[in-house]
Amino acid sequence: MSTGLKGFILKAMSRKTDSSQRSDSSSSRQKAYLGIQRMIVSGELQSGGMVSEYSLAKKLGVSRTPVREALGRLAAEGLLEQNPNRRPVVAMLTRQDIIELYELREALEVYAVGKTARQTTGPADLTRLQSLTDSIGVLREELDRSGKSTLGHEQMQRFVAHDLGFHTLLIRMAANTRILKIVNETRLLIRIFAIHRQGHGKLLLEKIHRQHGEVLRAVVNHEPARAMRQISEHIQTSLQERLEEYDHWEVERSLSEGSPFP
Amino acid sequence: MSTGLKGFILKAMSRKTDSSQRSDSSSSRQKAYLGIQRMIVSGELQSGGMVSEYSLAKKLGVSRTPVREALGRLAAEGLLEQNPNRRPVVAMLTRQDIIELYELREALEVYAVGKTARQTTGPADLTRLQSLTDSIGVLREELDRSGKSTLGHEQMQRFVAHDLGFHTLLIRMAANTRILKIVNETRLLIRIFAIHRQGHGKLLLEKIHRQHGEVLRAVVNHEPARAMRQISEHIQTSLQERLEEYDHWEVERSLSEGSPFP
DNA sequence: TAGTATGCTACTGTATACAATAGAATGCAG
DNA sequence: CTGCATTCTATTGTATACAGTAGCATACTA
Repeated sequence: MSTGLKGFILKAMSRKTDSSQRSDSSSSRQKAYLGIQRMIVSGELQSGGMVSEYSLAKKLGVSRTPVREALGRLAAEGLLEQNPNRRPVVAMLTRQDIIELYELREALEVYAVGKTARQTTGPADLTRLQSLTDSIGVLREELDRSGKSTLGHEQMQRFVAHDLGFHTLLIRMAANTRILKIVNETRLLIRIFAIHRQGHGKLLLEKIHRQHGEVLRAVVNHEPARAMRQISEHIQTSLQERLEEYDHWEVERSLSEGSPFP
Repeated sequence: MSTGLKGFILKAMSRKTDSSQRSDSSSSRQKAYLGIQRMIVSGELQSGGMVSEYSLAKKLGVSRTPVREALGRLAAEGLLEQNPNRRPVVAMLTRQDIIELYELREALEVYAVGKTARQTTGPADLTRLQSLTDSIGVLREELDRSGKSTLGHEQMQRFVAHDLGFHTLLIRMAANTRILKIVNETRLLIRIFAIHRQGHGKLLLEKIHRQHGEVLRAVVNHEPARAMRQISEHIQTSLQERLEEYDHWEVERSLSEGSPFP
């Protein structure tokens, strides 16, 4: 169903990962890492469920050693929790976790945008930002014309790409690799555990488009305070939307069947 | 000479680490982790130098497996860089790295303080903050009376503890564990690679004392904007001080002998 | 003497072996 | 039938074995 979106996420994840840590194109470790990651993303490994390096090794057809490393790495990235009582468990984002992650993003992005707005910016970056913003406008128009109420999968993929691109470039312009890295990890974590079930609607799309535009304008005009306020609002919008999604999902889950803690 | 300070750092580091990841009180892994960490902190493993899990395993008297994991963890924490060309190298903080780390701290602490100032705060926390601030004032007075120009080692230890405590509590009050964790890691990283060679002087101490006081006052009075501005200034002061230290050390190094790249 | 080939050495990546253990299953007593 | 002790099993932590490799040194050639 949403394999396309998942595929994109996976791609983004491994891209980030590669650049940040290892140029490890070798087989076993990468195989284990990607394999386990995929299992988590696809839900094959249930959130909150236990995993064992032993069984994973068997399933993946590699030995425990690379699996072990992969687990460590995934734990460091927040996808797994290395349980004190030994077995690692798949991370489960609570409502509070989502709030914390968005706060983290807000702190960092607000700072980054403020710094960027104070600097003289390369025109190429600004052009690209504008183009990324426009792309979201195009999606909105597409939605309008289509007569449907929400974006389809392919459109959501494009949306995610443009949205991610906008934020990433904005942060990159602040020239702080650590901040960029943390924000990337944070976004990925959020997205992996709170996958869009539903395409964005017209109102939301319009709002996002407007907010991106306003941030961009403030940056161009070197108004750091305004830019910071705008991006802050924008991120809080995202948080609200995500929380609604979460609450909706939680209700659904509790209704559907005996909770995931049997 | 500065073993006391180093000891403190080590303690702080493992405390943080334990709480964040593993209750791993077991032997080999912890032994490897702490051992390698100690080697890095003490300079036994030169910054920028290569390490091999092989030789480390021999030196530490454990097998390669736990060493491997320790290396991975240290790499995740930023003390090592997992080189694409295979051998891990001990991280070396450049001037730019220091700036980036302080920016990261600034982004997060400013956000956290702003949030805290907006909340109703527990009186116990405020009392503790006040006491931590006062302790720095006491140190200043001690310095005055002693007639010396800078703090001694024992005093610096106390200073670091009080300073760390102040910032940590301030962030903890914002109730965001991830932000707290990242700031802790960042601070530790900075401190490990840029160890104080010199005790603080009177002026600096006074400035820090005043700044802490002002931040605290703004928080108490629920003036987020002011609190944010104050903590921002404070962190920038720290950065300036650290950069001077860095530049001083760099000059010294380049004068002393054939650079560390033979 | 300089440049290239070749082999050596010290490593890494991966697999596997072995001991210890935590939790489940089993059995035993009441 | 229930509560406790005991064994069993799956799985971890750790060590080690084995194969491949990068970089160096040595030797060989022009």
